[in-house]
Amino acid sequence: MVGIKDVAERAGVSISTVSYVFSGKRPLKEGTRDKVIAAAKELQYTPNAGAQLLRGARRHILALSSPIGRSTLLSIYSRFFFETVIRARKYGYDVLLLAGQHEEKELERVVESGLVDGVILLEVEINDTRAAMAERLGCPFVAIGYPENNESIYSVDIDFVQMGCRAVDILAAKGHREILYIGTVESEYRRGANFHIRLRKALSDQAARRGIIFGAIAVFVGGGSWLGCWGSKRRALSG
DNA sequence: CTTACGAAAGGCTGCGTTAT
DNA sequence: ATAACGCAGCCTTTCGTAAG
Repeated sequence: MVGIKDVAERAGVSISTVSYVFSGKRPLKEGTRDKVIAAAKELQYTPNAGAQLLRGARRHILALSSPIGRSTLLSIYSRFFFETVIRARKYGYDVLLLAGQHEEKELERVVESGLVDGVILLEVEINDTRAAMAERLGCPFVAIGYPENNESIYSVDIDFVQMGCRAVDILAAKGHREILYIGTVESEYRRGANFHIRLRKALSDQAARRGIIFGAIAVFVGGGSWLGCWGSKRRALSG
């Protein structure tokens, strides 16, 4: 395996000079830099990640925490995964996917062992146990969704409250006085699924503000029977 | 002042030595 | 024979310093 020592030898400089060429943390003469880069190219040198880690350098790995359950729509989530990987690569980062059943323990192990520089949380719940761990673990966290139990971490999401309000406004403007919202499976609400709850609440609140009758039903996503369900519930609603 | 070098440090592994 | 311990080596980064 080619190491920094081999590059230094080939370029006729010291090991530290090679290190500074790649980190750019100290000024070096252009000729020296060129010699080192040429030697590294010639020897196909890749810095040893283990040694960099040992010295406390950045790992350039991000953890993507996404607990995959029975109701997880993999076709949608795989897009999140790919887009995260593609964007991370733009900044020179790789992505480690944590998708196990014991999410908190996995996250703790990965962060505490110093394997990653930061964590991205998917499938964020209203009271998210992973978000609650963020401060204790002392590692940057970004949540896709707004965990209400830790508002100090960075959060990114669609504005579902605005979306719900706008949807009700549009229907109201068309003269509708009864609205039925077909949501996700009931278990998603029970577990505290972040955006489902926020969207349903926003719809319900805005309907109440406008004096519109609001009803909501849960369906099995992709189950195929929601139309029949909708029909019976609608009758019940009207009654 | 600029440039480059030497040495220490970091955590883990495996080998060699000593103690039981 | 086995257990426990100490130490060197792994590779890279970075601080302090010397040379020009």
